[in-house]
Amino acid sequence: MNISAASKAAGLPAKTVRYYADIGLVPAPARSESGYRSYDDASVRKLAFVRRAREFGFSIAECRELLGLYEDRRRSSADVKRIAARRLDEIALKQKELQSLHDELAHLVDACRGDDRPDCPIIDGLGARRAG
Amino acid sequence: MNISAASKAAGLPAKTVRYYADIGLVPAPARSESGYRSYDDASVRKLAFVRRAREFGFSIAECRELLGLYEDRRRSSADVKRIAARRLDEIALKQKELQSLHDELAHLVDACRGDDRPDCPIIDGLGARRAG
DNA sequence: ATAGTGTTTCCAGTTACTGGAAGGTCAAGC
DNA sequence: GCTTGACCTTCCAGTAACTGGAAACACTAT
Repeated sequence: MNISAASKAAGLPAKTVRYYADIGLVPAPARSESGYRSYDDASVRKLAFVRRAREFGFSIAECRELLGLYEDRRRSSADVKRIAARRLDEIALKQKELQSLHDELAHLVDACRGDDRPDCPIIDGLGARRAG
Repeated sequence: MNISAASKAAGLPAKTVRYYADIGLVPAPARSESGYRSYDDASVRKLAFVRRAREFGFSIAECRELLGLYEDRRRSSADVKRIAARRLDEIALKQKELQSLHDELAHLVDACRGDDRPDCPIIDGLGARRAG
């Protein structure tokens, strides 16, 4: 499989596939006589695994960890759970932040008449933080 | 006011204050004879405005727009509302994405016993996307 | 032979800073 | 006057995770 077939199968841009090997996230693939990268199903599965993990918001460093565990047949599920739970906490935190951001901004937008007069609660609200 | 006083007042690191002038987001401050940047209250207000806008997740480009509107006494509040509403939409979208991410990952974590056996639904779940 | 597509490497750019080195300035203390 | 230490300057490099693009080589079909 050449890179474009592999990248389609894994659901990643070819550029990204090359990049992941460049940084050593996945092993460098074998090469054809003319220098083309050639991929097998196992490599594609690994790439797709990384894509999924990235979609879940795991960093490249975490993907490295997860890939290690993915490949280690003797790893405990506790190891994986620990990493996933940490990420889940981060997501929950981000959700909270986003929620208060949303509420505060929505409040400002609601308070704004949105007409052609220069008076604007949004600008005022950005200028100075009120208590909280 | 030297840079550290100004940066404290604006709630930004000094490095960031310099950076904002470097990229032309705020005007370059006056200099003392020895070359020190010197700030007045108006500059500090502008910097604090940017800080708030950044906390709301507005990009530097959007901050540029907002700053323009902040300074334009003839701007309509509709202009500001349009930008804020766009940002609000983005936040709502991000919230949705984060929610489904959270649900899916939480489901995997729940399904994982987290013991010392290698069998792990999280790894399996990352490896292959199920319908949805 | 040639056209068109796929692939290679390499360099640069993106976003919004942040860290650090090398050196100039200022105020206080002796 | 000299030193110490905090503060300031510029400039270069690095971060995360790619992405875009140029120049050149490879493969396939006509």
